[in-house]
Amino acid sequence: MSAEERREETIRAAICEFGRGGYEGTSTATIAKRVGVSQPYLFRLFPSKRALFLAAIDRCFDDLEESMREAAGGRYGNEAIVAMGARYRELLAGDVQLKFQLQLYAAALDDEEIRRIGNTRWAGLWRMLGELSGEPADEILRFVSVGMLLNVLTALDVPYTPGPKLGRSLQDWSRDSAPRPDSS
Amino acid sequence: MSAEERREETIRAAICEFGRGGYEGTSTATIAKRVGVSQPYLFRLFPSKRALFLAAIDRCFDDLEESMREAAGGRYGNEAIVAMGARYRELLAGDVQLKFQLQLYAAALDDEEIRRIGNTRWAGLWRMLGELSGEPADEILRFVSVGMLLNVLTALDVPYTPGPKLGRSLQDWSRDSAPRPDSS
DNA sequence: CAGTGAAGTTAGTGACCACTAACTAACCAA
DNA sequence: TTGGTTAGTTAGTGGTCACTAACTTCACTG
Repeated sequence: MSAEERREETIRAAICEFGRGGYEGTSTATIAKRVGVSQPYLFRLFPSKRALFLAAIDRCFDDLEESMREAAGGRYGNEAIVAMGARYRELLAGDVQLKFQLQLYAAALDDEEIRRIGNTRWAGLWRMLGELSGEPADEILRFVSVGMLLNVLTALDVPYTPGPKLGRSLQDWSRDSAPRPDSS
Repeated sequence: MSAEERREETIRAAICEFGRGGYEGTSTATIAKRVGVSQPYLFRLFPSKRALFLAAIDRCFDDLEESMREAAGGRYGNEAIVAMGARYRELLAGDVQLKFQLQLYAAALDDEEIRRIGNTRWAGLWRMLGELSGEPADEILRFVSVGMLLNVLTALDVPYTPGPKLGRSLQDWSRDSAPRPDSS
């Protein structure tokens, strides 16, 4: 297999494994095992663990952008938003996007370059959402806000009903799951 | 100093240090240094590194709930929401809440107990927001969604204008910062 | 068939890390 | 004074980790 193909496989494996354990919590040995290659060989494919993580970030955003573009298809306005929302929920269910995305935000807190890359790629994503749907700024804001909330809720295994009932379903959940002060 | 006081200090230090480096990326030695105590002594105060992290999670939610309660004060309805929003933005600027919160979501991805605690405490928070403000479910949803978005944007150093201009300011930012495809 | 370059390996190395064992120092009550 | 409790220490230990050095294997080519 060519080095380039191996690099591709490695980035995929890295997204999975970094997504599970985070940057610090994932060893290069774990990633190498998933690729099916010896651990020192990773350092021929990438100069360092950190370089692999950065490559994974770019790939993660590439995938997300492609998913949104594909979901929007020829649709415009609210229809495009709805289609992209549905697609995003599929990605969350798929688990890989979600996990790596959250790990990336955590890693950004102590790494200026990650922060810079995240900032730039988010700007691109945001602009793309506006251009694909043609919706006004406040609608994009609402869309992305709810997306970020769903990230957290999904990570915490909170059950929710997508769509217009979302708010109501979360209210019900909070009533049922919150610790009762008067449980005596 | 009493062991109980030391435990309090240690939890504060842990929130700071875990917030910066994450659970796996923060050594107990780092935390001990911040407390001003020898590293093995941490293991008299807490049975394990993980137990300290769990204690930090609870403290983080306690602080957040108290901040929201305090900000709402005697206000109701939209006024309460606005006050709590302003207070939350102060917390984000303070940096400690934000960082630990994001690290906690990341840590939840690979730890069932953290997920369980996060789920329960979020339910309590959500319910509290509804009861404090008296606003309908959809307004709470909007409030919390934007909060989660601000978490991410703040972590990535994205500049934004709070309030009704938020959507517009982010649109401007995306136009200015997104990579131009036609930069040739 | 010799030689070269690319894909991959095994064997290590120094640093760090969570946690333990065993000791000390100060206070306080009988 | 003594004996116990509490707050704290220093010195280590086994394991893990990112990364390196040096070797192998093999397809291709002149």
